[in-house]
Formats: sequence, structure tokens, C-alpha cells
Amino acid sequence: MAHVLDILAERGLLAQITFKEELYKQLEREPTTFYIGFDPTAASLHFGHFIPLLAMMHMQAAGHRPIALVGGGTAMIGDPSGKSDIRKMLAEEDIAAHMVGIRQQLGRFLNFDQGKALMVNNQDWLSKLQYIPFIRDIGVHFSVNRMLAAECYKQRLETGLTFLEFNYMLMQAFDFLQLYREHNCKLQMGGDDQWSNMLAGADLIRRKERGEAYACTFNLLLNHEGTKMGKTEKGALWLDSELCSPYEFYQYWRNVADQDTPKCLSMLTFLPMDEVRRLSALTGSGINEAKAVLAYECTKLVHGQEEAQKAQQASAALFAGGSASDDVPTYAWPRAEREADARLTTLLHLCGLCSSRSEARKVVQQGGAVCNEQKITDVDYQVDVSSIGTDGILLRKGKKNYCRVILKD
RNA sequence: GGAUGGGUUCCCGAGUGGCCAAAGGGAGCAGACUGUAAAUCUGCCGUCACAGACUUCGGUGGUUCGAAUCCACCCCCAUCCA
Repeated sequence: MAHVLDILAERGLLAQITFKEELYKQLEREPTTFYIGFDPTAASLHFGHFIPLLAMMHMQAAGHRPIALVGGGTAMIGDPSGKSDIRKMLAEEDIAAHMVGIRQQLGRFLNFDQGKALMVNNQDWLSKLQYIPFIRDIGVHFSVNRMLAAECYKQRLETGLTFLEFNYMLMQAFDFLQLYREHNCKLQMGGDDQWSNMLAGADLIRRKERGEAYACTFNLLLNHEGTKMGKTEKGALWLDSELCSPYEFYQYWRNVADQDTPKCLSMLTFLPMDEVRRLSALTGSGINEAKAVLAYECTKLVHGQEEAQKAQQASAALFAGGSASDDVPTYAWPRAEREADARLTTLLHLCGLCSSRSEARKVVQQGGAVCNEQKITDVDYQVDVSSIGTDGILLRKGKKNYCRVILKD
């Protein structure tokens, strides 16, 4: 069986590794405990967490033990890495609430049975720290000169960096030390923007414990224009079906640019690389096959096989013929609303296809509004409520934004 | 704490008393072309009861027939000094 680091490298996930040779040997020698940190900035994980999750899955499959560290303590500071602005500090209650959601989601990706994976919260130890002992014990090992030279602070020196945030590196380094001591955790993985923080942790372990510790980072998934993938107009691409339905999630990946498809296939799926290469070699309209596979596989990982199939079927039905299944985004139109105002523009706004009635008017005027496969160009068009059956009606904005409308009492 | 320069619509960025819902670019949306792709071209791009009205230019007051533009105070940011 291939070495897990080779697998990660082949799939394009791996960015940087410390002590490459030694880490290879370490992972061959014994099941190794490693950790990745997740910030509880929201109640749901989003696509930005997905690549680390995939890496954890690969690692767990290879017999290693993942620790998901939820940064309840560090979230109270905010990580300055890669941020142009000061990150919002979170209130303690929010963090606690977010952690509940994250805990649940992690269970879908990792096997937590019998201690095969752990989840910890760094608040448990960070909040107990005392200032003087901490700076004496940990702070002495950090050279400000070197910290300022680190990439993650360099940028911030241009725009401003608070002392609060400057401490982030020490906190994260301490986390690693803590996990090393408590769980024999020897490896930290994470996004490439975490490189400096991770090195700091590995260094700290070497100094304090004279122990072996490694760090390894993943590539960010960038599109051909060099911007981060996994963002929507609304912001993050959430992994929670409440915040982003499987259908929407499927559509996101179904619509990636041609050039980005091969990269996505290898990084975001568990398909054998032979299959990835075959799909990546497709050209012209054949690439659509690759995109359909990508969307399906990716949705399957996040929402499960059943939901992925539904999303695939709903998409196929919609784009082939125009019939709406239950899995298409659906809006239940309350009686009071439709009796008060049954204009199409209002409905387009209510169902979320348009962000305002003004936008809806523009869409209608420009010929982008379609109701049950019939183009509507009259701004004052009234929806015939009595004709709506149990299947509802299908609204479309533009070429690929669908919403099924059903009646609600 | 002191000096200076700033805060404009999703982002960047013009605008220094009426011609400003506010140039230009980017993003986004719609149309044409296509493969649910890209590129290109066209239109839109504050809100609404939409040929009209209403609300926006860090905040609060003020001057004026009239302010994003002038004045006062306040908040925030950047740079230099301490």
C-alpha cells in the first residue's frame, strides 16, 4: 500500500513538510497521532475546512489517529494569519454553541469509535493559563525578531497588528505541546497559511521536551484565476445542509470552470487516480461528464450517498426536461402572502431567487424569468394561484437558478 | 498623548455647494453565443406602490433655498513623533 504522504502528494494536497524523511519513517513505524485545528467561528464547518478533513480521512484510513482540535480558546483571540483585517473576536456563548454543531459534523467524516479519533477544545487548557507563569515558561522560547520575520505577521505589519493577535502563535504552539504531552501527538497538519504557527509548535516541543514533532501543510484549492474556491456570492460554501442544500452544493461543483476540474477531482474526491486521470483527459463537452462525477463524489462525501443521488437526479431532471422533484430548492408560499400579493416579481423575491423586488423587476424586464417553462416579460404578471397543484410550480431565473413553489396554508 | 492624511454605494476608487443615486474599474445579475464551461458582445447593477417617489456618501448637530461636498463636536483608520 502506498505511503499516505505519497497519496496526499499525488492528489495535490500536500504543500510543505518539516523533516520529510523522518516524518515518512515515523508514519511507517507506528500509528501516529496527529492534529488539525478548527476555528469555531460559525456553527457549521465550511468548505475551507474540507481539505483538512479529507486529509484527516486519508490519514485515518492509513491507520493514524486524528485529533480534531476545536479552537474555543484561540477563537477568543482570532488568528491574524492570512487576514488583512483584525478578525472578529467571538463571545464565549457563541463559541460554545458553534462547537456543538461542529462536533456533530466532524462525526460524518471521521470515525470516533473507541478512541480512533479524538476531539478536544483548547479552551480547556488555555483558559487556565496564568500570565506570568506562561510568559516565563513558554514566552522565553519565542524570539520576537523571528516572529516578525514570519510570513503571517509580515503582512500584518503593514496594516496593523494588535498584541492580542500577536499572541496567537504562542497559543497555537502551546496547543501542540499540550497535545504532545497528553496524547503523544507528534504531527500537526493544517492549511498552508498556518505554516509559521505550526513550526513554532514543533520547535517548542523540541525545546521543552526534546521530542520529535512534525508539521505538514495542505495546498489551498485555488481556481485558475488564483482566488480561493468554495466561496459563493453569499460567502462561505457551508457543509451543513440547512445552510447549503445538497442540491446547491452539487450545483456548485457541477459548475466549476473547465480548467479547475482535474484539480478538484484529485483533491476533493477519493476516486482512484486512474479514474481521475481518465476524467481529466476528457475534452470539449465531454468535460461535463467529469464535472458530474466531481459534483456527485463531492456531495457524497459531505452529505452522504443518498443525498448525492437525489441532488444528481434533481439536477438531471431540471436541466434535461424541467420537471421539479422534491429535492429542488422549494419555497412554501404562505396563504397570507399570496392573497396579499400574487405578483410574480414579489414571488421571485420571496422565494429567494431575487434579493429584492427591484431585482426581480429587472430580471423580468430582461427576459430572465420563467414560470413553468413559460417566459414572463410582463412586470405586473400575476401568478394564477388556483392553477398551482400539489406539485407546485417551477420558477426559473436565468439559465440555472430554479425554485419550486408550493402552497402552504 | 502630538502632527498629518483619511473614512463614498458589494470591493477598489473619482467626486470638494445645485447638472449626484453619485465617474471609472472589478465582482455580480440578465440576454446572445455555448457544453449547466471559458472567452466575447449587449443590457442591468440603492429601495419601492417604478415614466414617479423615497433612502444613501463614518456618527451627531449646525450653516444654506439647497450639502457626499462648508462648520462644530465625536468615533474609527493610516503614517510619522512620543
